[in-house]
Amino acid sequence: MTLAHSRQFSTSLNPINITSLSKQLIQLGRINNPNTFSDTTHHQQLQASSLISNLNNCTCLPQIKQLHCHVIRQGLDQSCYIITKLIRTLTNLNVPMDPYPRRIMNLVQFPNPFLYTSVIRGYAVQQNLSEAVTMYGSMRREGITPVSFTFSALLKACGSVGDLSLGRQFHAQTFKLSGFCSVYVGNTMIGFYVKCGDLESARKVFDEMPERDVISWTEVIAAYAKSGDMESAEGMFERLPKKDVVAWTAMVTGFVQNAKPLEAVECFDRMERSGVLPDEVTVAGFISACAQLGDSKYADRAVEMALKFGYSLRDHVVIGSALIDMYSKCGNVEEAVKVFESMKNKNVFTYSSMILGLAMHGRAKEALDLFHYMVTQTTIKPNNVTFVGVLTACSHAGLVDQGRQMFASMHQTFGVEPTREHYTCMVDLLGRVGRLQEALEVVQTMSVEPHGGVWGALLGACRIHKDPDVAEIAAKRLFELEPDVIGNYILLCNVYASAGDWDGVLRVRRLIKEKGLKKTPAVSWVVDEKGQMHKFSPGNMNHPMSDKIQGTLEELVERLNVLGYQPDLSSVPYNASDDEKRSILTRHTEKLALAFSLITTSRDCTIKIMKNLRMCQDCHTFMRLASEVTGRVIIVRDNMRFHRFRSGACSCGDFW
DNA sequence: ATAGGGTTAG
Repeated sequence: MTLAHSRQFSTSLNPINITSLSKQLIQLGRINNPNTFSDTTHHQQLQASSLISNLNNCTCLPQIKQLHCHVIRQGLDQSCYIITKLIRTLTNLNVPMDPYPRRIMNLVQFPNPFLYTSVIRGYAVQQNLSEAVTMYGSMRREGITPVSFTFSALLKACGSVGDLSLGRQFHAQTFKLSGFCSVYVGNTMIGFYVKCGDLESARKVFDEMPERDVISWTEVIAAYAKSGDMESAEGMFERLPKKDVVAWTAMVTGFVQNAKPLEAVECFDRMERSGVLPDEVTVAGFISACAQLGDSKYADRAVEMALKFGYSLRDHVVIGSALIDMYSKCGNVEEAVKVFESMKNKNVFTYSSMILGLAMHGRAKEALDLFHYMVTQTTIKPNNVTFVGVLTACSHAGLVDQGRQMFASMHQTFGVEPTREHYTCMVDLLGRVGRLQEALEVVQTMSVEPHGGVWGALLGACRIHKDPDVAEIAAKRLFELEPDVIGNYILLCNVYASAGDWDGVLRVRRLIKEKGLKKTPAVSWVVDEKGQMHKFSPGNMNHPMSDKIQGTLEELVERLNVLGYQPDLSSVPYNASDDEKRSILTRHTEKLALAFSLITTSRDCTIKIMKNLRMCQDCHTFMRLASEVTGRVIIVRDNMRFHRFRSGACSCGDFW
């Protein structure tokens, strides 16, 4: 038999013939690598195509193993082409590289660069840089020349663990070995630099690429957005000639990540107008923007939107989880629960969002029950966010012992290391019930360096329990960590004021002045049935219904007085006369918003008020009693959390 | 197959 013969017959050969033919050829010494023949034969690829499509449809390991047996029976276990595909499939199903995929690769006598690359890529996906590099080393030792995809896989590996310097070396080698930079390899390089946080180098690659596609653009746009530089992201986006749905989505979620929900909604509108249809990812981003806006008008629109594009909301785990978060943040935890219950697939995001939603609304028992269900009845593992939810729930319900227990088991039973957020919850938990010394101890003995949040929680607790001594300790550290956050100074002011220490109040005022800080003006707003927003600020009484609002408020105060309402004058951090304090209190913006809502809405309608600052003690009591005398449900969303007032009680249990 | 994805505190 000659090589000419074999080529002549190759059109009628099947893979088995080819492999055995190759073996014969090797025995005859005609070729020394069957891949030169069998792997490049178009015919064999056709023969193997059904095998490949079966591989692509594999959804679990047993299926692949079955196919692998088939491969062996067919004598294809020496085909780099087939084994490469097999390894890819295994990688995509997250099967660890060792031992199985690695073994079937080792069994191939004449590996080609693509086979090596698939294994390197496998290690990259599994974030195992050292094995990926070792694999590359043996490849070079065997004298196999890497292809550009090899460097893509290596760069991916470097990116997965953030090894910038090693990645740079591969970057240099890529040019040396493959001569030019394809769009594909260039995109991988951009991705690598982005993952390492080196935006400048990423941009340099982008600028120097001979050609770019929409993926190159989107990578850089998303990187700018993630780094908080929305201006650059927008600049790039405007220059992008053909914007596809992924690029638009990068912008929408970019705005969401940078807490610019209005811009996100605007961007979404623009996308629609330009004729690009959103997909699930876009809708999830939009829903997240709605959550930040905290308004049910947008919430309804998001749901409508998703339905319009045919996304079965409750089947999609990301959309469902986003909806739970959105409804919770819009004050409609009942609807959030409905979504949760109707979802078929749930993951840790779904549960964490639901637990947080319940905790946010003061439904601690349900939150804890849900957590218990999650860890005993499902295989879903709680993560650090889940525990933030659990601890928040404990703190809202004043469940000190249970909270402590949870905090301990978080680490011991579930292997979740406590972060500053968890310590913040613990300080909050202890501080709220007045155990300020214990809270202080937690801060002083925590395993990570305390941040502003921890000290802020302590200072907040001092405000509730009127403890200027601990407050001074907390404030000192807090002002070092967050010198420009005006809210911190106001908090300390409130502590001094509530303790009647007017010298202290003056000292803080002077400090604020020295730093040139400006007090954030309070504003409350409600949205009417037409979607119109009505804003209320304390000094600005020029709302068209101002007189009516005043009248309604006065009348309401009288009715509350009957129930024993006394204005809480310590809520006013000014050394003013009692009459002045009373007058200041009635001008608090959430009270104006309440009066407006009482006038303009029907009796069975839940009143929803948003506020940009934290509600004061007096307003809280006021709302509680108002819900009793008016028989209305009042929801106030301040900058901290939800308060749902009903029949004289608040969902937060008066701890906030 | 290299891009965009939802939950975190005072």
